[in-house]
Amino acid sequence: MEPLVVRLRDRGWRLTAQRRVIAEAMTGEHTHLAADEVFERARAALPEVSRATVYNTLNQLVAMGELLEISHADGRKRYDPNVAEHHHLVCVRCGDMLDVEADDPDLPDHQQHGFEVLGVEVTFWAYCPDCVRTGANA
Amino acid sequence: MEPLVVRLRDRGWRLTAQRRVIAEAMTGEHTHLAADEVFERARAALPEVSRATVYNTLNQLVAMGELLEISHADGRKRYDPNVAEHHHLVCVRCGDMLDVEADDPDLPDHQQHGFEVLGVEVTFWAYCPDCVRTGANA
DNA sequence: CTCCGGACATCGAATCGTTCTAAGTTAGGC
DNA sequence: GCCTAACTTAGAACGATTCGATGTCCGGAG
Ligand SMILES: [Mn+2]
Ligand SMILES: [Mn+2]
Ligand SMILES: [Zn+2]
Ligand SMILES: [Zn+2]
Repeated sequence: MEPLVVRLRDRGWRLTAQRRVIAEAMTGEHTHLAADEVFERARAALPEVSRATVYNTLNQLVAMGELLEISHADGRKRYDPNVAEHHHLVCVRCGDMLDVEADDPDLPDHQQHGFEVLGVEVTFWAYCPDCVRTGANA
Repeated sequence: MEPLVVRLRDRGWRLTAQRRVIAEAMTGEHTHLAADEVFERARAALPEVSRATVYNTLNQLVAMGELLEISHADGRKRYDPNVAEHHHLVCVRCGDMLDVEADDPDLPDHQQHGFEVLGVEVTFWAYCPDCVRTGANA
């Protein structure tokens, strides 16, 4: 797929300097940044960008379907530029999050309780290699 | 399994009036209350219970393994008295959450990235019957 | 080129869920 | 019945996010 910045231009989205650095902060594989991390990265490229603009822009990108919003156990939302169907492998200790492919489980009819199922989200909880090493327990 | 209140007594946990009404607020099938909802229920039974005690008690019960803490998309944590292995069916519109059984997906070896996998959490996103009816879109 | 209107960005205050702190209350072993 | 540790309390503090008021920028009409 085309880079985020290109897709946004093609949609006729006004690509200001602020929006550009925010979109650029989001590019890459296995990127699952919290808003504050996006703010830090954006500010490194354009110091006068404001926190409010980061939040506004992230919310707009989510509404446009260009980012996924993931609610993480630590209470901060993460923003994922990989909008393709995928699942996650998450370290329970440091929160590090990788994209993975796995077969979608399915929900037997008799478990559907009359709901209209739209999709499924799978999270594998784990210790990452660093956290296995440095703190086997704790 | 024995009721929560009974298990707590057997563990030698000091069962005060406040803790009792909080534990009782949590009983039932498909119960996934936010802290504030637990507070409302507890207060209905014992008006002078404080918000701090609700949070303290919920956190202790989670640490004891008597409740599961679930991070929900709306930013509020939910507390689940069903500590057996199970998954969830969640309405994307109203947030209603039901317990379901479904086969655990597994993560192919080549997708493990050296992580030590501990478990898997599956969430089926859906419209509940009420939300299908009252707001087909929106 | 200049002006205008709307879209955009900014700052700080406000809000929300949760945790912390300091002080008061209670339970139960002695 | 006392003493002490455990418990509860109200409210302050906190971190993440949203809101509101104000100021700036941009692109098209004239
Ligand atoms: Mn991802
Ligand atoms: Mn459940
Ligand atoms: Zn880790
Ligand atoms: Zn619903």
